[in-house]
Amino acid sequence: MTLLQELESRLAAALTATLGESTTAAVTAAADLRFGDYQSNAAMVLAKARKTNPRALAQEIIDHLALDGLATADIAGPGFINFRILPTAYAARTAALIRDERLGVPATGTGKTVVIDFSAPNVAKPMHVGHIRSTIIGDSLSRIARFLGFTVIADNHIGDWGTQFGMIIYSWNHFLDEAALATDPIPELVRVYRLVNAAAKEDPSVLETCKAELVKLQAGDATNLAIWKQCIEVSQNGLQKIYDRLDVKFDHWLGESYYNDRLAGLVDEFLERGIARESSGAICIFSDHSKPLEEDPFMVHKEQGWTDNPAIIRKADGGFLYATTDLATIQFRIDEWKADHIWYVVGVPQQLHFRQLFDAAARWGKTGDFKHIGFGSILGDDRKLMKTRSGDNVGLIEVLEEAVERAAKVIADKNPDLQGEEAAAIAEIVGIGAVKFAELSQNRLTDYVFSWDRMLALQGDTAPYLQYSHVRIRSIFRKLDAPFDATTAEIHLNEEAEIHLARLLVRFGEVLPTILEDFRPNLLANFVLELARAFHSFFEACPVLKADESTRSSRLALCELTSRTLKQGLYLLGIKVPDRM
RNA sequence: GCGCCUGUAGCUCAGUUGGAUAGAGCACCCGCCUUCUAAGCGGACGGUCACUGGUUCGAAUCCAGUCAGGCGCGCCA
Repeated sequence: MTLLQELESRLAAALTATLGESTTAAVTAAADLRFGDYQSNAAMVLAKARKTNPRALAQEIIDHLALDGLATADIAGPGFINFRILPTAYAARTAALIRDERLGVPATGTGKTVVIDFSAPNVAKPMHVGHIRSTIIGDSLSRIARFLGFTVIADNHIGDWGTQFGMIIYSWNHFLDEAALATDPIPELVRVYRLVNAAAKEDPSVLETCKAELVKLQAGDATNLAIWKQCIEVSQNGLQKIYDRLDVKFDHWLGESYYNDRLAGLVDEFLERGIARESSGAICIFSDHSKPLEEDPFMVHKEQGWTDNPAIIRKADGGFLYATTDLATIQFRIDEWKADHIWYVVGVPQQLHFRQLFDAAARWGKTGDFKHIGFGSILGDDRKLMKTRSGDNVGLIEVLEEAVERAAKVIADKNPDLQGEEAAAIAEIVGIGAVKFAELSQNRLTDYVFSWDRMLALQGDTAPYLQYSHVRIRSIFRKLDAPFDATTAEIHLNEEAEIHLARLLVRFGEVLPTILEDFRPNLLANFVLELARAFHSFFEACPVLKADESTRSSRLALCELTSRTLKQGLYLLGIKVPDRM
């Protein structure tokens, strides 16, 4: 049980005794340390309903509160009940955490299977900065869900089938340099893709040819299929290199093409069951009018008033769309993988699509907890959306390389003792970590303007700051003359810096489950920052190695627990920690 | 036209779902390396939470309206 749950349970007992009926209320971490460690506004809420004086009620509750050995409680302001945890209680808790592999984190997801759909780039196009959000947020959520006990299936639903392949095949037939493809394939793919885009803009007949190539491909034309296969393979190799560098792993890469042979049957089934019908030659899902107009994703208000806003699952020319593929994918994930939850980490502009998708899936009888985890857009300098098609975006690889280069410069400057491969390995960890943390420390819904300095900052609230605190801890243990067993150490907390460190260490298990309530890895980022700040203050204020034997042992144990918690927190954000930097 | 997202310190952003005197980092200013790594620590400065009303013990947070920016609304994904 976490400290917070312990307080809630004791408060519930006191409330029940005071009011004569079973009552519970929430306890939260205090907003400000001056008010103690935890607080509850139960008295104010309950007094309102009962029209009594909140402070008087709070006093009654406190009179019934049994906090022996754990905390003290008092009333403040309009009727808050503030809890101050006793240092001895923190000491006992931290000592127990050292012996707990889970660091106090409850396994709230046990027995549940979740499919997380993230990254999902289009093949034959390089990943640019716009892909970073889905990839990094999705990976972090996967790690967190796994640690909380969920069975996680990370699925990279790559865009390997669709309209763009008409253009790709055209470009292979007209522009491809085989030699360049053999030596360095990705830049060559980029080059020819840009050429065909430009050509199609100039000459509408090129676009027609592209469409014809697509129809041939979808009809199973052997030549086009061979081009398609080779293109996928080359692209996947290129993508894999980026994922390796980012330390992002998938359990499956089931792209759009995997669901091809299910689409025709799916459309037939929707027609038979009356969920979809023909309109202007296309097969569409319309509203079933079971919802109010304002909440209905298949209705939209335009100048003329409310009109249909259907999801098309088969074009007039017979082609299928991504709504079709996504429906087939939901069916597969539920039937084959027994998914209880499906989480899509996809930009917020697509939310209408997901509302329609989830609604249609429900009408089809596919039930589960489906969530669209949206995120804001990355904007260019003009505050406009970065365009996917223009090809002039900053590439993801370039960002990573620049990050590592900047980190290498700082290492050379700050710690010239580090040389060669060791320095390069640290630069990689620091640079990539900085990029990831810049993304994860922010609320996912916020749009932001891309900026090198912002994404690659190495000072202040950044990954290197966190990594540096770990390095400082390891440095203490390196200077230790004999091995230290933290599991048997006694912990005494006297200095304010020690107590504050313990306060945060105990909170790890409280913070982690809340992240999945609204899919906000930035809560974890905030937590590790606070923990690192607390450690740095402790490091300045409290000598470890030079302290007397009992204090030394207690502080070493605190350092050990801090090191593990920090490392685990960063691991869950997908960020590695070096031992030196 | 309708819908969704956003508007908080000079800049970049948090803000635990309605709580107490709104917080960090960057930048600027003042201190701290003969002691476990100064990528650090301590302090100062900095606010009409876009605006106007409303709801209540209490609002950056909820409701209504206004202004500004981004995005979406039938055969792309």
